[in-house]
Amino acid sequence: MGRPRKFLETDVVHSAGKAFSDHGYGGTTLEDLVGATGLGKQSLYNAFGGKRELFLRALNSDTADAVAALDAELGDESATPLERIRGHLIKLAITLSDGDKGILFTKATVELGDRDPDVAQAALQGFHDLEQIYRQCVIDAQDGGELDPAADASALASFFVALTRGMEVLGSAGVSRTELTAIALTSIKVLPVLGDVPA
Amino acid sequence: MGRPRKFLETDVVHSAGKAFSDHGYGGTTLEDLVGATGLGKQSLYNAFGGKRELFLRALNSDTADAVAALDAELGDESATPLERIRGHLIKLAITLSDGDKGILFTKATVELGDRDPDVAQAALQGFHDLEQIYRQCVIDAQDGGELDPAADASALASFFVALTRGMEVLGSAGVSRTELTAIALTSIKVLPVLGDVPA
DNA sequence: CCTATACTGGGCCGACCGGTCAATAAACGG
DNA sequence: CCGTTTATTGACCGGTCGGCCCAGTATAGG
Repeated sequence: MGRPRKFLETDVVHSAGKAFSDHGYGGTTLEDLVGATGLGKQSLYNAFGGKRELFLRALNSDTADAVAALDAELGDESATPLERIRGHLIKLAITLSDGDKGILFTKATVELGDRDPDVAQAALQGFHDLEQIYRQCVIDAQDGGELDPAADASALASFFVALTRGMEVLGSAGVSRTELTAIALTSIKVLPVLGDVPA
Repeated sequence: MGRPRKFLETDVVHSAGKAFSDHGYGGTTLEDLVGATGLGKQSLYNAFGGKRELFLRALNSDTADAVAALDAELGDESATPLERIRGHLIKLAITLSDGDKGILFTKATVELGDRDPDVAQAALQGFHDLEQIYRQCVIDAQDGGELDPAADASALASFFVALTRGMEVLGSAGVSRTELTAIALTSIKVLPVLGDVPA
């Protein structure tokens, strides 16, 4: 039956996501995508249908990756739930100040979220998934006796989703690692740790 | 001595800012700006130099407005500092879920901050100014006996800058007012209120 | 080996981008 | 009332965009 493809869709989507993440949707040209993926224009067009479709694929892929990465970090049983959240936030502060951008998710939301229903939907889904992971970690901390069981785990989870988005925004302007770390450490104080004397 | 202008620069900058806020920098065409401002292309070019310069003017103007608005809200002496912060965050949650976008500042940072030094600089300046206002309000709360004087006012201020940016991101994806309000209320718990029994 | 299949990459297209030019209109000083 | 100066207007420019056609080619099955 015909000639097989020389590429893996997942690789192409990943490369395209990097290009979109670097220049935004509007700022990325088909030329950029050809360069980033190594495919020809026509191959991109055949396989994905066009710039917009490829973008949505990349966005969903990046979102799924971000969710999986958070799940791995907050699900690692070698530390207590509270330690995992703390470690996660500090690591994020460092990553963001290294110029590492996993922020296609956030960038797309801000650039297109209020105008493109598909992007808004992907963003809401991503927020929801992230929130569930934070929430489970908070609940684990409550069950383990680290946090007050009376606390609203969902509200805390939403809070962390918002805060980490804000840290990404600050990071993209070049706010220093010191300041991002301070923000991370400050945010932890919303958690009602049991057995602590309030400062 | 030549022919006088038919417009005020401040009006044009304001209208242009709305256009940029709606479609982003890359997504706004000169045509859009002509429509939004009512001026001709050449008039825009004469008065501002081009799309990019006009954008920077609009960005700086919007940033200054945002700083002034926060200053007014947190400097209003008819309530205690703590009540002002609380009211400010709740109002922000409502404003964002109304689709009201004062978010040119945040949008520009995310879209261009990691690639355009002028935008990054404007963003950093804006963050700094906002932080100073939050900081002063926290200090006032400490002086007034509402908050623990030992708390790091600067860290708390940076935290609120990050959190409010994150709320704007969530708002542009359409996160509900309920959830945004919950985030606002949760964030207040970072504040070391005196005389409170920790939950 | 031959044919059917469909992926590949160069190149072309109409549309539109941001920016500019040439001519006209309006206010002021002489 | 005329010349100078500046603003405005609409036509226009080269460049680039996203999209697509076409000729060439590699592969699988018979």
